[in-house]
Amino acid sequence: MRISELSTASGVTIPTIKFYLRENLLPSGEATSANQARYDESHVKRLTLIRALLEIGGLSVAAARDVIDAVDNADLPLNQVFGIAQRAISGSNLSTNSASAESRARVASVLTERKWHVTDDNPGLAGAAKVLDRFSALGHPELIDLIDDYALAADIVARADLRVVGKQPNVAAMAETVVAGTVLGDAVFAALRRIAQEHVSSEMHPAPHPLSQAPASIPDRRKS
Amino acid sequence: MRISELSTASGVTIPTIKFYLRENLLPSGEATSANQARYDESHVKRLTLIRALLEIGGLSVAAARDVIDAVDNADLPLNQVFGIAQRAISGSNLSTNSASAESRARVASVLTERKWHVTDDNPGLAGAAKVLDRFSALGHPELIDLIDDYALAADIVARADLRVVGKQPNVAAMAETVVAGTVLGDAVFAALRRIAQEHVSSEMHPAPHPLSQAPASIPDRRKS
DNA sequence: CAACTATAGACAGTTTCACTATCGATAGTT
DNA sequence: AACTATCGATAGTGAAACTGTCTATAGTTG
Repeated sequence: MRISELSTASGVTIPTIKFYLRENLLPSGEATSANQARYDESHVKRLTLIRALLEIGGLSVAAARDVIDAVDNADLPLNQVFGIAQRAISGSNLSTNSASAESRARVASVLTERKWHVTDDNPGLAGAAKVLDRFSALGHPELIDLIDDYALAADIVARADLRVVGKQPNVAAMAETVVAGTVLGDAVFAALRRIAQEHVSSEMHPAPHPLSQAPASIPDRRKS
Repeated sequence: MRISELSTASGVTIPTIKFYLRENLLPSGEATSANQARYDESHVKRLTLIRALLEIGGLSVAAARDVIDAVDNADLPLNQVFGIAQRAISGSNLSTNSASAESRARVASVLTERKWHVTDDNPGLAGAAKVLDRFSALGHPELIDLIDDYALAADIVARADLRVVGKQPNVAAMAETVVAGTVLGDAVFAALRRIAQEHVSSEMHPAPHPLSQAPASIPDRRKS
């Protein structure tokens, strides 16, 4: 398969494929001479994954490279693959200032309640606490207690995730499943949440009629 | 409060505040003369919201403006506020080509099973179907069936969301809760999911020891 | 009240990111 | 032989989110 065929097969333009090659997102094809190389199905599949990570997952090219490296690194323990995939989403808020003691304690209370046991460096711990701090800062501390229900939901999701991963035939397939499940799973969940919110909302407030229309009525306040 | 005080109170630099004023994210202060204006607590709060939307929610400035307009527009039905907030996250994948009939049917089957009733234009319907298509394209159709468990989790989350919203004293507070809950809620959920994944993973595969370490071992494959 | 700092508003400049475009040398194709 | 495709290198583009500079004025301080 030549680069032009790879391009039509994957729907990615040749300049973009070259860009991904330069950025080490896509392994180079087998060189047949100084300026010819052959590509195969694995390249098509890799491009599909790259586009899914960028378009659906909203990852940056750099984050996608980290994730892809993890997939390729077959002898990486599964937990690390999970960590890399999760970290890639909504790019590392790790470096910034840490969360308050109150919020961290609140997160810890959830772990106790749910009997969750994780290592202290789990990035979710700091991430969750940091968001709880924002709830307070926004003047909506009542949102903090949502975390208990969210934790129950997260437990359900994580068990489903791991069940599917466990059914994979080999480690390479497991890693791919972890990545696809983690990055695209977020998008599915967000979509379902949107559906559920509308359902529950109309269930609780059975409005006469004009609920959920296209929001065409709000004025456009863009700069002049 | 002058702009310099607003800056220190909110932690946002003056040039950035001016930028937000230009972009209509932040209402201008009360003008006391041609080149003086007074700001108050509402401006501090608004800046806190803006930074939360941009930093935690990962919204673009344009998406944040839509969300903020919805919050300010007090007579907007709650469902529309939900819709705007959800649409702002992972910027409108609406325009692109639509999903396959199979995936849309699979999503419809979830609605039937969960007895969810929503309007046909709910953006979650197309969004979920589109991701299912990606699962197939990636060669991982087994991930499609995750949707049933995800839907159960989404139901739990949505009921919790609506319960908190319903407790708000007035419509303005409800709108703010919807926005904060939707945008920041995604971040909390993602963090909890990360925690739950590690817990469930170590529960299922009680590895001897070296699970979940800092992924320092993967080589850096950045371009030379 | 003079010196100095701060402010509003206008507008230009910067940085990062994800591509795109061009080029020269060579390879394959008709 | 003429023509198109490809490789690798390098440069350019456009959007996004700030950031910096400038001018005319306003407030503040010694």
